[in-house]
Amino acid sequence: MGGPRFEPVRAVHAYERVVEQVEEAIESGALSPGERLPSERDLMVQFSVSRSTVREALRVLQARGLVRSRPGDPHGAEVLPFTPAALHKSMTTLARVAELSLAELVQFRMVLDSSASLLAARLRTDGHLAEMGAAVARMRAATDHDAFVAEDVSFHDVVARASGNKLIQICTDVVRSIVLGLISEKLAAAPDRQALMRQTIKHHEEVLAAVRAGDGPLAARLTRKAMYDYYADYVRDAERPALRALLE
Amino acid sequence: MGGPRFEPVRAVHAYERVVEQVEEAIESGALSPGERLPSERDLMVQFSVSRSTVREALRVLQARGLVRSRPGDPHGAEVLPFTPAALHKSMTTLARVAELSLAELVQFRMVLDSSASLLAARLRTDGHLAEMGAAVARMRAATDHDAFVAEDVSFHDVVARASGNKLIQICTDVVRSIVLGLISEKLAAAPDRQALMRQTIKHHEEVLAAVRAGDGPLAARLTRKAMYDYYADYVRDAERPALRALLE
DNA sequence: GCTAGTGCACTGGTCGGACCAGTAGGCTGC
DNA sequence: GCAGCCTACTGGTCCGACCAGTGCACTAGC
Repeated sequence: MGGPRFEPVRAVHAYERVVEQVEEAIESGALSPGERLPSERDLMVQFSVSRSTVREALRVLQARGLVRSRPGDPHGAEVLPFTPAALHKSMTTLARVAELSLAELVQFRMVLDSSASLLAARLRTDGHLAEMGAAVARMRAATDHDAFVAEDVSFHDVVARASGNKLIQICTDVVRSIVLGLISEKLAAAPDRQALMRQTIKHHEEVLAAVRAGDGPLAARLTRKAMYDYYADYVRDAERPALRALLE
Repeated sequence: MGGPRFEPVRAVHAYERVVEQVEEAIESGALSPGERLPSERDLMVQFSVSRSTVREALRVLQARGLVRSRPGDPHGAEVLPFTPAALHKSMTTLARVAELSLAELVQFRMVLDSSASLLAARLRTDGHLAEMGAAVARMRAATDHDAFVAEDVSFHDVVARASGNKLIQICTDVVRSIVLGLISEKLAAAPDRQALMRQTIKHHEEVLAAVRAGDGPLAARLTRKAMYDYYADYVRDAERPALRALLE
């Protein structure tokens, strides 16, 4: 006691140092998307490590979606613009390993998308309204099921953008694609798909009207209801009450 | 036209194949947390690749939080139980690279935590209520600021658990720690910290009462309000209206 | 008989060198 | 001036080697 306070040290491997430095350079903006990293052989000189170490570091950076490297590219690894790919990957893993149920995913979407609608009703611009209207029009014109789903997605995406919150936008996008990946084939095989599509269009028109009118709470309620109606059939009976808890 | 339909192929590197196989084994449950992977030298035989390739694959799996390896461990890499560490990492990167503002993060918390309160009011057990009460009691007994914050966190964590939605629980946890990481030093240096702590305790008691009474909408509203009061001072003026949009 | 201590076999981390297929840009020949 | 080839260099993969660290079996001492 009383002497200098030493902190526990943890062995930090060489490749981690490399990762940290490159990561810092990218996140701080010193390296911008589209710029190139030096070649692996240059990096091993700059960092004074072997090429194996450099490569392991690059693999980690690549797994995190920060850089991409192509064989033979004389310009070195490319710094990528941010994409939610890494977030998507880790959340997909989460869904499998933590055994997330479809109900939990849908409930999460109900929360996020309805909040997006609530905010969008406040913050939407005329441009957003026009985009939403156009998406609904394309839904109505869609001939095959895939196109319909694609336009459905683009409607929700406009709403999320109109919420003004990038995190909400990205998370709705990620969770939506996970949900769709889980049940897209069931949706495509649903009986009376025509009726479902008509009902979905009606729901979207109602949400759009509420957003246009600036009635956030109504838009949020309608969004939750629409999502419940759309997915409830695919959720286990025992979990449906938890979804309904968000409805009133 | 008319011939066999060929799909575009993309060069898939050897290490990716290794990653895929191990990942599949873990996510399918063939490998459970705590189990060990064969040693790198065994893996290079099983996969018929070099050790460099095996190691690059292991680095990726490690970056995704699926395995951990220690130097000298005779049992090989360990399969880890799921932790949100990878999610945390990618969301932190997102926050930096996509330049998420504090307001967006706080708004996200307002959405998620209030939804957790709403659901908790419905689904909480007596055990949850007891835990929440104990957390508030420990907040009141806390002497230093760090302990106070820690108990605050544990209160919110119980609520998130009581919501019954693991995804909500994990995401609140991840976003909360990012927010705290951004402004913990500012919070510690806040003027009249005592008053802030008293107010926070009062807020939590009110939320607890609403959850106990089963009044979800009230609990949700109180949660949003409490979070706004707690963080609004640190948010840029221009972004405060977006937070207030969630209050009424 | 049981425990404390020691050695060993093996691990992961790092290094260096090598070869290959692929790329882009400069060069050559037309 | 342009098409096509050449070359220097890239990333992907492999191999062999060395080191520090770990856990286990074995041993010496009680």
